[in-house]
Amino acid sequence: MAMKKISQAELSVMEVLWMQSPQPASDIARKLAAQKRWNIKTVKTLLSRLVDKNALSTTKDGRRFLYAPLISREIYARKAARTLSDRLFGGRATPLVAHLAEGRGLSDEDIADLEKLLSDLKREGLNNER
Amino acid sequence: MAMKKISQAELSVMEVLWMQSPQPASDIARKLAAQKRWNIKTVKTLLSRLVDKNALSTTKDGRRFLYAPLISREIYARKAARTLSDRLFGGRATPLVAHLAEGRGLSDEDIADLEKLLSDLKREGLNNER
DNA sequence: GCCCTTTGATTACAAGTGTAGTCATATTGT
DNA sequence: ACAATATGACTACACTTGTAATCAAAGGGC
Repeated sequence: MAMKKISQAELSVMEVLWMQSPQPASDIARKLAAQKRWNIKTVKTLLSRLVDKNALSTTKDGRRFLYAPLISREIYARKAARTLSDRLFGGRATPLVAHLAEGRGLSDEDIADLEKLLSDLKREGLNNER
Repeated sequence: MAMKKISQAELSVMEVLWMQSPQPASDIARKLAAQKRWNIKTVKTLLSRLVDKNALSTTKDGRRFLYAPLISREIYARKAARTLSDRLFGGRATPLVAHLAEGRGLSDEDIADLEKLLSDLKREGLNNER
């Protein structure tokens, strides 16, 4: 049942549905219109393809459909992060963060957040120990 | 001169050239043969496309070409990390790392590395201050 | 000198993607 | 009731990607 790959354009549609769901195509198209200049037909094509790919479920609502994600943003994001990290950073988080830091720089807040995350992770590690 | 998108298969070719360059197609194909079962024709197609995309330069060496990357792995990796981070994590490093941590878990070494990176970043911040 | 191999150039071709258009039907406003 | 509109199903079509094959010229082995 391995989920097929979601394309760039399709991902934009997923984002709208991850923010709220279920929604009919018309609403999705309206929200997307802010960023992309897509004809509603285009949005509908993308929706159909996502349904084919088992990324969305549909429920009938009168003569139209309501769409909802079948994969969570969490899972998708995790997979994408994993893939990138494996592919370009040998699966290590540090070089990835280092690359992000370079050029853009991490804010003080980012650094504080990361430190907190790390201390939480260490605490977990200890718990698993015994 | 915006660099065109490098595809998955093309990226594998880039990896070989990032490890060593310049190289002729035959060498590249031989090295790739370890992972992918690609006909040398396939490798040559990918090389041509990468040249078209301005991702590789060529220099004549007798009757063949030597290929070399026009973008560094560093830059490419940074851009990819940036894109993913912007697209799925609102540009923040922390949720990205958190996602990586979840499910796979960061090793003690990863955590130590990250802590070192963070303290280096803080030191830099101080230096910039004055 | 001639055949086999290597190489670049060109071409192939199906699947996936971006971006719609057409057609038939159901719905709604007047 | 009828025209304009919305909607789903299907179709279109150029471009990209994965994965080669063909063709012609150039070199290399014997």
